[in-house]
Amino acid sequence: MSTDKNMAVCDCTVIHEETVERVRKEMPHERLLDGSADFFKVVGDRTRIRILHALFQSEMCVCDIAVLLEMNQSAISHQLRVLKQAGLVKYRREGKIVFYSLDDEHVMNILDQGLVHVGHK
Amino acid sequence: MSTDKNMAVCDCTVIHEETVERVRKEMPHERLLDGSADFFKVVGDRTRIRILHALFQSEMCVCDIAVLLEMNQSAISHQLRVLKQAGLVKYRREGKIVFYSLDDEHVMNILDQGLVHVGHK
DNA sequence: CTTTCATATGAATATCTGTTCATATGTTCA
DNA sequence: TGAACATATGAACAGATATTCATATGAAAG
Repeated sequence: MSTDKNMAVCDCTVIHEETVERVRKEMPHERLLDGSADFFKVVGDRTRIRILHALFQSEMCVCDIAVLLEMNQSAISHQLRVLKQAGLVKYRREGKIVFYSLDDEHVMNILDQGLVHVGHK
Repeated sequence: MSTDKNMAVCDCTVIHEETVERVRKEMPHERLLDGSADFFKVVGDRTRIRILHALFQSEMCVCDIAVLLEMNQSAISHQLRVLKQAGLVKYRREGKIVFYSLDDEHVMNILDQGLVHVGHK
């Protein structure tokens, strides 16, 4: 029976089984939950959120971003890779210089709401 | 001069100084950036985002959540503490049982946009 | 082709973070 | 008061992650 399994897993008795089942049915799909957790994780970093807000103002090369954030070039480059893999930024090459820009303008709506949320505290 | 300082910090020459200055002026304040990064970090976790989506459906006790997510009670309790400290959940006590619920409905708008973002990929 | 400069990348490291285990707290009920 | 149960908490551990350093790649210019 399910109660035994639950006790083994959670160290306690099911208290409101109907609630659990009702909520379970309404939960978003696993891949959506994991995907959005991954997305928020990418955005939930001091350096990366600064890069995104900067690129919202203007496309910039790696060196510009490094100067702006007072960090070394390598750190920025590593984080740009994370952002690129997440589909949040894109780049174009112009000679030696690589210009990064936002790849998903919609994301800024979410970031702005994050600012608003903090502002309301 | 600032160029020397920048070279020391970022291992490269400033390429577009005007761009950097213009972007710098428009950047959100440090505390907002850090605050929203912290907020997204809290939300950017598999377990915590599941808890929040669950509580959006219904208030639940710790044990219910543990059963729902098939995790042990202690892990859930630890994460609820993180969510509480972030101001995202609140609780009420009813005898031995502690019921958790969302403390900030507005946050669900942001979480929903996260789901939408993932859905569009 | 060699030098120079912007960027990328791999390895190493230090820090952070999530889960587990053991146990404490606090409430109910006999 | 003491047993039973829900929850909280601290310590320990494992895995993840951000930054740095050294170096590689790749493009332009001499």
